[in-house]
Amino acid sequence: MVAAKSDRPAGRRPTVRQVAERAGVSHQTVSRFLRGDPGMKPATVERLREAVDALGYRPDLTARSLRTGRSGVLTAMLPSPVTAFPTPVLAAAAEVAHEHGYFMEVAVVAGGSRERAGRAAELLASGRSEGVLFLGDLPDGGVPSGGDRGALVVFDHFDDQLRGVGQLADATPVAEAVAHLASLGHRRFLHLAGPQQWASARARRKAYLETIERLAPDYPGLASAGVVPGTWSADSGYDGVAQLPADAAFTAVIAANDLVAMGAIRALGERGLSVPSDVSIVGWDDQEMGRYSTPSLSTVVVDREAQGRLAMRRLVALVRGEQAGGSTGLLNRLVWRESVGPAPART
Amino acid sequence: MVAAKSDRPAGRRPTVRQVAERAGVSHQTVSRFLRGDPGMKPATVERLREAVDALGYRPDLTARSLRTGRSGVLTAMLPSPVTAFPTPVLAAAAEVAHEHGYFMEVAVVAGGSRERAGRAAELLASGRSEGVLFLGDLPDGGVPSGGDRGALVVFDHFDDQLRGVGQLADATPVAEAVAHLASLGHRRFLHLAGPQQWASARARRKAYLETIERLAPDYPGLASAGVVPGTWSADSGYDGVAQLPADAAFTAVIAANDLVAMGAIRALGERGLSVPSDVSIVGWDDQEMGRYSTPSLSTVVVDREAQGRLAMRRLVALVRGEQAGGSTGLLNRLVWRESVGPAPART
DNA sequence: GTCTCGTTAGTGATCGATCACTTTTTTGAA
DNA sequence: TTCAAAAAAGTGATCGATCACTAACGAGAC
Repeated sequence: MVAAKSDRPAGRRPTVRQVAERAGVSHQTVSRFLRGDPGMKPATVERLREAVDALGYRPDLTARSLRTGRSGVLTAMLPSPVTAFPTPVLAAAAEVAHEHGYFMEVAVVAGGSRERAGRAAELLASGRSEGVLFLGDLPDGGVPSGGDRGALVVFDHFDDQLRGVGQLADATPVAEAVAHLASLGHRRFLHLAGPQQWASARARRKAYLETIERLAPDYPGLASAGVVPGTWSADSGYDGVAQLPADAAFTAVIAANDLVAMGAIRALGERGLSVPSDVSIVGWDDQEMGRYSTPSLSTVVVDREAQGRLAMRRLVALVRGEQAGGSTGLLNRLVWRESVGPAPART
Repeated sequence: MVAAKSDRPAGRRPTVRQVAERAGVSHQTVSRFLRGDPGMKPATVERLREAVDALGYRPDLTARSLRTGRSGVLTAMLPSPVTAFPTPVLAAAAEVAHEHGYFMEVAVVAGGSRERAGRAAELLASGRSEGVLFLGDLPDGGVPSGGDRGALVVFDHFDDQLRGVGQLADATPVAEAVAHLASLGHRRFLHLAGPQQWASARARRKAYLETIERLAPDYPGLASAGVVPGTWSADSGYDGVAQLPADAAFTAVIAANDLVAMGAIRALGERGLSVPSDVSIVGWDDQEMGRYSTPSLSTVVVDREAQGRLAMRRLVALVRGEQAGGSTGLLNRLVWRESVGPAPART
């Protein structure tokens, strides 16, 4: 780590008035120049440009905010401890914010979703932030209100788009996965579910159960051997399988995510079941490691950057009072790798 | 995703003067109250507390910043595209920033480290940010100066603390790993190096070569079979091994990180070499998946949150002109798992 | 009873930019 | 050449808090 602090005494930064003086115009003209007012003489513009360059002038954003009432700040709010929330989501969101002239601030709030909601309201009320991107599980009391002012977008870890687009982006791949596995001969399924305070985990659980029910007529014997509650962690997958009764019978597993899948695979191995010859398993996230592990993980490819971009675009639109832009193109895509194979012959 | 925008017209927020009027004092007294001035009559304090509560007053942080000259903002600067920079680092940093009364803003800058350096200077110059935490590889031209004002802390992905603490936090585990593997009988080593613009990658490469040289007298035959340049990705590990000449002989691999290790394991498998019976391999990061993969990965446990906290503490200290606090306790720790075993019997 | 000193609160200026409004300059047609 | 209208630039107030001073108050010493 390297640390550096300038020791130049910094003889105070130049202001609009100093630029104005140098360019021989009024401070207001400088302001116009800075804001890119079209109605200015080229000669004036040129002189101002020179003055700004010469003085190394940079507008004071704080002063501007005070006057305009817009802070230009949007906040991404994360729960603490952070459950490995992927940086690409944050980074993409920050990038979009910048593109639209906003700064993205990160707030990490300890405690439950309720505390986060309170903090969000406070941030908005303080004028510090114009909008909040609420990352993590949903607050118990539903969506927090934006308070007196400001906008708020809630982004569930794995954006299910339940409301925004009216499409079950989470449910679709689950349904597809079950169907595919059924077509491979699998009949007894197990679902290692994610934490149910997450909308996406709920959506997947629901889709899992519904799909099995829906397909049961087509595939005689198709049934769920159970839904094991858990978290997003590898431990959870391991424990979920390890704690199953010895006679639990299933050949296909839908895991909450890749970590859970990986944990489950190990627990299966310790039970003498190998993947995919005895059991097939599908994860979610397309984690880089899962592509190279043995067996490589079948999973749902999620475009994290697109998610982050989309969420921030929504927030920006909301803050500006525009209509939230439509096209999402957030298609979660299943990829089949070694962890899935045909069902073993019946014993 | 859920979006909500308050539609209450928000009849303007109360200011210090309104609070003052309601409490029957002057605006300055309100300011004192807000700043927690100790020299105030309890009765006055009580009236002010009531007024603030009744009006729902929140100080305008922008106005405060303008007057005090302190923006209260520190910036974490990330490269784009983001190379999976772990969120816990960011989150911990943000938390520390908040503890000290700062907001942490995230800036994602596309382009090389040079662009980032420029952006950092600009941020500091604009007064928008009081300090920058520079995440990612080092800029070509060395550490950027803080410019006219502001402080800057550079945080290399895997903090090597080369300078800050004067200790090779990165080198130590590498040396330990080589020594341990040598004691298990391994003699021919391979290093899958990380991108050399990262100080940590350079430090590890250096430590790898030095350690082998240092231990060679104790272990006859000990030598490096090569250093393969690469990145932090799994692809890199896979390709690095796949592209080795067919007669490359080694039994121990030091990989840049867990992803690289995982990629390498697969490539080794495709060459008919299994881990750990033919080749032992050590990663870095202790990624959750690596704990459950088969084989589970021997790796270096890194306390990401501690890294983030430390970096931000340094930045805060620097911004405040204090001495950077001492105790780091950032001990990277090796854990031995299935991917490491005794060297195979000589053929 | 007065005087001094410490405590508590008030007054007006200020941070640096933008907004609303006014004044000056330029343009173009009669 | 003149004059109205448009274009360009200027003036002073303002956003909401804090800072530097100043004023009033109350307690204790002589």
